[in-house]
Amino acid sequence: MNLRIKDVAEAAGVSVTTVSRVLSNNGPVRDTVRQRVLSAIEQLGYRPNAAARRLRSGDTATIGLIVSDVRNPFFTEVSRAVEDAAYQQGLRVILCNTDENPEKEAMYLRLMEEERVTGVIYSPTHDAAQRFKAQHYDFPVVMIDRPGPAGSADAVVLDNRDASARLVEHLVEQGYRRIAGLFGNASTTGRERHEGLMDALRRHGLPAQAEFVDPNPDSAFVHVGVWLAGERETRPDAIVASNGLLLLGAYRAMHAWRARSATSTDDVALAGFDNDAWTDLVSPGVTVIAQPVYEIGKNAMQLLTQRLADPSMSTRTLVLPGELVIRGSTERRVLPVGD
Amino acid sequence: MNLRIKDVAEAAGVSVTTVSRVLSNNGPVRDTVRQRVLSAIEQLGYRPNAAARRLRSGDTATIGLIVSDVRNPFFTEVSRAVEDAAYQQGLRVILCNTDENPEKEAMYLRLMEEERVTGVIYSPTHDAAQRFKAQHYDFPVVMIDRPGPAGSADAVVLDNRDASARLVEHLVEQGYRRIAGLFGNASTTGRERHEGLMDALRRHGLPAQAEFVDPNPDSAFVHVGVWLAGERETRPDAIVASNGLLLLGAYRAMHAWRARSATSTDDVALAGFDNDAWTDLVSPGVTVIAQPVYEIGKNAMQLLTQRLADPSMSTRTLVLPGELVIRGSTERRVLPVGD
DNA sequence: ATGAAAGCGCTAACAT
DNA sequence: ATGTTAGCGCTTTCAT
Repeated sequence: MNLRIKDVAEAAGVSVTTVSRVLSNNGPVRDTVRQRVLSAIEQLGYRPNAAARRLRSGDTATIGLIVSDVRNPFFTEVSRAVEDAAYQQGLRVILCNTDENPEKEAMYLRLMEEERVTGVIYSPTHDAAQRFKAQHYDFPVVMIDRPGPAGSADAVVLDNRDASARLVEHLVEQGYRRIAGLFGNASTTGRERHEGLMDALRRHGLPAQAEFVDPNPDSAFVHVGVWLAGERETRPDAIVASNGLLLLGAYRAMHAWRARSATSTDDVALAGFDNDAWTDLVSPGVTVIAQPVYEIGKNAMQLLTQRLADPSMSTRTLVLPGELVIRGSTERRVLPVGD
Repeated sequence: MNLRIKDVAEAAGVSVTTVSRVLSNNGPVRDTVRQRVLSAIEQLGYRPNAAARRLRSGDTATIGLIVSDVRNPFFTEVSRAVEDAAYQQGLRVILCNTDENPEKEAMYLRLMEEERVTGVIYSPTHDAAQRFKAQHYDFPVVMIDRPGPAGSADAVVLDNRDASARLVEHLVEQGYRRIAGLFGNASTTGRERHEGLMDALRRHGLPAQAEFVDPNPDSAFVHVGVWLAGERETRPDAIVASNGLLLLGAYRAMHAWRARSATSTDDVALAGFDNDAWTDLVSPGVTVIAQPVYEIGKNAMQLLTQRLADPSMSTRTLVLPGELVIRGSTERRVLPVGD
């Protein structure tokens, strides 16, 4: 089988034009003729060549999805949402992992241009986001998780400052006073969550301790390990991690530390972003800001679709709220005498 | 910008052929000319049209990856491995989620034909696997996790029977005698793991209790809940779940049950497949068969590459061993008097 | 309602 | 080493 539309036309006794019309369901075809064509296609096992259609029609029906790593549960879920929506509309999805690597980002953006994609959903590193020029591209881009410079592209993001603030409010309410934050150093998101935390601490007149690190569990493990190794008086009494990967590393570090040393009064609270499955399974559960992950992906596809329908529309940023999920890891602190 | 190769040719003062040669790095071009072309491309911001190249060259440089759901950590990791390998070879990956739905499987297979993909990596449902006819397709297929009928396609699978047996050996050694297994009803893998478990139990002269269920946490939650609600004398003393999703549901059910009722002597062991992150984070940790997940994806790409290089080669099935990771969930049982 | 023919942008023969 | 040209398989005017 390497059949062309011509073969189908001959088998059905019609012109290629007619076959094309039934394939794309567009243009008038008599019902009896349509049936004849359809059964010829069936009979022969003909499959239209996607590359040829795209070349001729100029419509690739392809969406590019550029994320740092599908293994991050946040992006796993976003991917699924994007794919669900895309395939429902007959769009194909090309999935790209950049590992927060600017070179990979550049190469994938270039790939998107070569593919003449219909649109791109993109989670850029902070640097790439700053440098991003929408007008350089022939396709619309929707940023997720991390917006570009104001007005440069549609975006779906979390209300990061607010979410961080709520985490702080909760911790303060529970009696924690030496709150330390761990933030991803590659994303705009990390910065915003940092600012939200700092502002909230300032409002309470509390000291702040913050560190920007590579956004992976291992670096969180190391940094939290250092914090915990400090003297009891200076050690943080609560640790906040700005995404699921960092939270995981932080949890591991605390777990290891507890196994070695701590008594319950020495305990340190833990909270962070992303309601990943494990946070609800461990005991005590970890308090988190749950992001509406699937919604983020779904909304990104909607913004993209609307932008495609009306390219002149001014750019929009959709800000979604996080949900504070309170679990045992931030239980009320028994304040030591003197605090 | 909608530039064609002709524009580059004119700008560089050469023929389109020459431009094509430098684009695909194939055919002789004088170095000074190559530089001239390259800078013209750079200058103009030209991007070759992927669809046109594919149509003309007949080489799509595209791999299809068909899995049930990327949100399953097993497939998340496999995807990542496939993409790493693919992009290293300049191949694009189209990712498809079938949700174990035969209709979606059929539609994606059809899509793969239309895309004229170079090859497919495919994790079929049991039924689709049985029905699969490699000769119907123009591209090679490598099955992962679940092989088709013997010899129908290359495959990378786990040594499921052996892994199940090792799980049983371990449980028996630890003093468990009423072992119940929960298996996915959609995959060949579920059947093999079931057989491995049954054989091993038979060798020990132990009774067997097994259930085939929809491969998602919720159905596991329900079924395990029913088991646990039974009388202490008949209730399983160990539960085995045949994949990460079922294991998760089983864990939740046991957790809920413990919170309500149990004392430590009533405890039930838990073990299963897939070393997903949470199994090591909960306390006690869950004993699992760790699959070499990344390796599975990587090897699948290698089989595919080799098959592409030599289509006449007879089909191969690569069987990888699982690794038994022992954790607290299967600690030695304190045998009740009379057992 | 149907068909003939041009051409999407590129690569691969085949010249030179 | 470089250029000319045909044509990959389809959709889309434009006729009829």
